Amino acid sequence: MKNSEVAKVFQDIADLLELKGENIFKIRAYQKAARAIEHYPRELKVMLDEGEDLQSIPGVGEAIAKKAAELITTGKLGYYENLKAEFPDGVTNLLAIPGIGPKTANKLASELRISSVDELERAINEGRVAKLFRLGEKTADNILYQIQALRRKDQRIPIGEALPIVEKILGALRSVPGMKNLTPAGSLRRFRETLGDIDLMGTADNPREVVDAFVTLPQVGQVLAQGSTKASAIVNGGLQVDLRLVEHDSFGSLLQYFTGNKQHNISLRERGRKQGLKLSEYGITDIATNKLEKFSTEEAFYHRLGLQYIPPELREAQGEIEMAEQGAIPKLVELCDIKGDLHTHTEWSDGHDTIEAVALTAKDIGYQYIAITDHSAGRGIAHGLGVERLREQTAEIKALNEHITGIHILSGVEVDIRADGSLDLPHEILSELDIVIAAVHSAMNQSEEKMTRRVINAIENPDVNIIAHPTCRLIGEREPVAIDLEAVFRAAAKYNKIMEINATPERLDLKDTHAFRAKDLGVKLSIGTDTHSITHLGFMRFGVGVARRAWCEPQHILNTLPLTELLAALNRQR
DNA sequence: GCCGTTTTCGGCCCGACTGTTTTCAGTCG
Repeated sequence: MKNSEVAKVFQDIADLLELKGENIFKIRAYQKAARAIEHYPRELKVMLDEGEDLQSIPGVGEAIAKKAAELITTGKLGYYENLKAEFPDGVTNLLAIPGIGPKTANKLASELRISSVDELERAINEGRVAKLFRLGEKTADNILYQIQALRRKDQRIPIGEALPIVEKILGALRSVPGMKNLTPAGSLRRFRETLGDIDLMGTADNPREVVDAFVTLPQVGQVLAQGSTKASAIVNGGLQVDLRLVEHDSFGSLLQYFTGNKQHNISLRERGRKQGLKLSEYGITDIATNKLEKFSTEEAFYHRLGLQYIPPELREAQGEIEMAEQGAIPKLVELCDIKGDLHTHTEWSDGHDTIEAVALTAKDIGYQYIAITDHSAGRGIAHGLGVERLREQTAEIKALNEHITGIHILSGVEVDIRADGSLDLPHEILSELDIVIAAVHSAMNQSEEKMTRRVINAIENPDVNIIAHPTCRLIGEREPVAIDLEAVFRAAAKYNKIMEINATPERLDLKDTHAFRAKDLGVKLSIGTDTHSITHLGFMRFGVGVARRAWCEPQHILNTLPLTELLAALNRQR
């Protein structure tokens, strides 16, 4: 059973306890544990197999550790089954509707016997909901609207889809006179792989004018709320954007407050309370004197609490506050540390551009090198290269290197790992290249055992440098393959092979928690864009975002090395 | 149910908005 499934059960338990009207702190304990488990970089099943104590996870104590163990080893949890039996099936689905919390859901279930969204919709249309005590016409209308919105809405959107939309809005708002400090907050600023909504923060001399400019942007559809310092609107037919503005001197605390994540903020506020301080979006209040101190930067805010600055990507309640207390927050890898891209495709296989165009774009970015890694001829891959065409391509790269200055082109390949674990090209050609990436592109529904063996085979092959997109997932489209990453990482560490963080926004593979674990096991990582068109070279920032969320420093990332050191690290014997 | 610079008990984050009711409960981020 995966961490995400375990987390789901504990979140469900929290929902059921809410319906039951249990102690709020018990409910929060389950919510906190669910979030901690969902984002934990190690699989709980592996930890149990290796005899490790689940109570080492912050927020998981004796009771929850025991329940998690029961759930993982037997596939069932008695406590959960009993709890579920107390309520009609589907009641917790009502909680997913914005505006409906435990009290309302309970009231709907007990007084109107409603246990599904469809039943609720019918009851509203028949006027039964508005008659309930402390509900009314407006509340019923709002619930109906939210049900319809929920049906239209595609859940969370990949960061790569959201960012271009956000950047257009930012560009338009920055040109409003008096606007300052305009910055995305929330999960976008933390570089999560998918986003539920967009939070934009800023300061302005004339907030009302900025709000007016925002709601009249061409991409804005429905305006959900509009005040003097705040507005919420739906843009591009589905994405909710919230804009908030404060005075210039409070920007630091505002940005901190709305960057999250929720548990990070809660932990920070708990810590503040022990120091006699109350934290809010307006600043830090000394509880004894009731005096408010304002902060124009987040750095000053964290320093006031006796903490080192914590980069947004680390604010996930995974021990970062304790590390900041000890001054042990690492200097994370940055986009400007990246010296080249090691995963690109050209018109030689399924890319759109010439080798020269890719190389010149890479040079413009400021890279020292670029690896051309077109596909091998494997089954199902468009225009993959065989031995002869790969030799022709290598000759062209050699010629280009002679007349293009300022960037070095590496000849490489992304060779297919066949279903049986063998590579799609022979040693004789692979040994002639500067870099070899290996990846799975077919037979993706193999058993976990087969898939793991297949990838480890490639790792053991002396011709291979990098394993690309190891789980083959496409966010929102294709589930990850069944693979034992723990075993893969251990093999990669043993054979000194590199695992890729694929920076294509719908891949982000390895993902943050996987990259964190790989790095912990001593595996070196590379960030590659998997470019199929020169505009894709800009995907690098998404990969760097994943690496930062995995607490990676420059020395953990292969392609932060300058060219000569990179070539030495690849260790191609030719 | 979790946790410890108030450590095995007694606490547990903060503020805003909405709708319904007439002072506040419920929900959200």
